[in-house]
Amino acid sequence: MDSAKLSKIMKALSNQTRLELFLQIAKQSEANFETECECFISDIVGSLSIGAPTISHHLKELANADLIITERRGKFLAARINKETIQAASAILSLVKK
Amino acid sequence: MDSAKLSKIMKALSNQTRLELFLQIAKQSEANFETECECFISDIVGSLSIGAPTISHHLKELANADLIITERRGKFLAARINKETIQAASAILSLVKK
DNA sequence: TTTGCAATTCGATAAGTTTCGAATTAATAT
DNA sequence: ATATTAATTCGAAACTTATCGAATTGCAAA
Repeated sequence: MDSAKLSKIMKALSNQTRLELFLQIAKQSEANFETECECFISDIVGSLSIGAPTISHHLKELANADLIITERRGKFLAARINKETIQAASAILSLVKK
Repeated sequence: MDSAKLSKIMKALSNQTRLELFLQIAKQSEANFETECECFISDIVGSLSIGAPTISHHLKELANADLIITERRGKFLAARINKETIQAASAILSLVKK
């Protein structure tokens, strides 16, 4: 992974609200085994103190950095984290800390 | 580590130039055993295509996020990475990817 | 002590980001 | 068909950031 890609990932996680959104998705995904490690955005909206338009915007940034994968399920939006990206990013950090 | 702190770390690494500066410091630190894993900023300046004022600004952001530790050595500035911060940050990512 | 090099501070500008409310689209339930 | 709920798009306002050149500080070598 090059520095352009890595910085894009970091940027996606650089806003506190967006980071919390991401961590929520990660947590919820893990909790819902039956739904293939996905979570519905509508279940998260209430727990964050920002409006729906802003969440929509943040989700696009996370998806754009390949940190999450989203899919429409009828009226709802399902999201799950992209483990490959997380692994690649933390592999670089691991190298640094050696 | 809370999300405010983590997002601050991510923000410090979210700019491509600043990330490259950080990775350079990490690389140089490792190369110079005799100087206690430090590197001199003056050795890096040339390899990045930005001016000294901007580098000074970026260094402050990295230090402010506890990603590096700087120390003046006479005319020069020495920098080394802060492993604790890197470890803590990558530990969170590791939890996510589980 | 003056010269020169490394780094910082300052002020400015251009560009990017976060967030909002209003309007809109998509899909379901009544 | 209509009403309802989830999400998106749009435009705008407020704020933050990256970068620069010029001026300044800190230090050491001549």
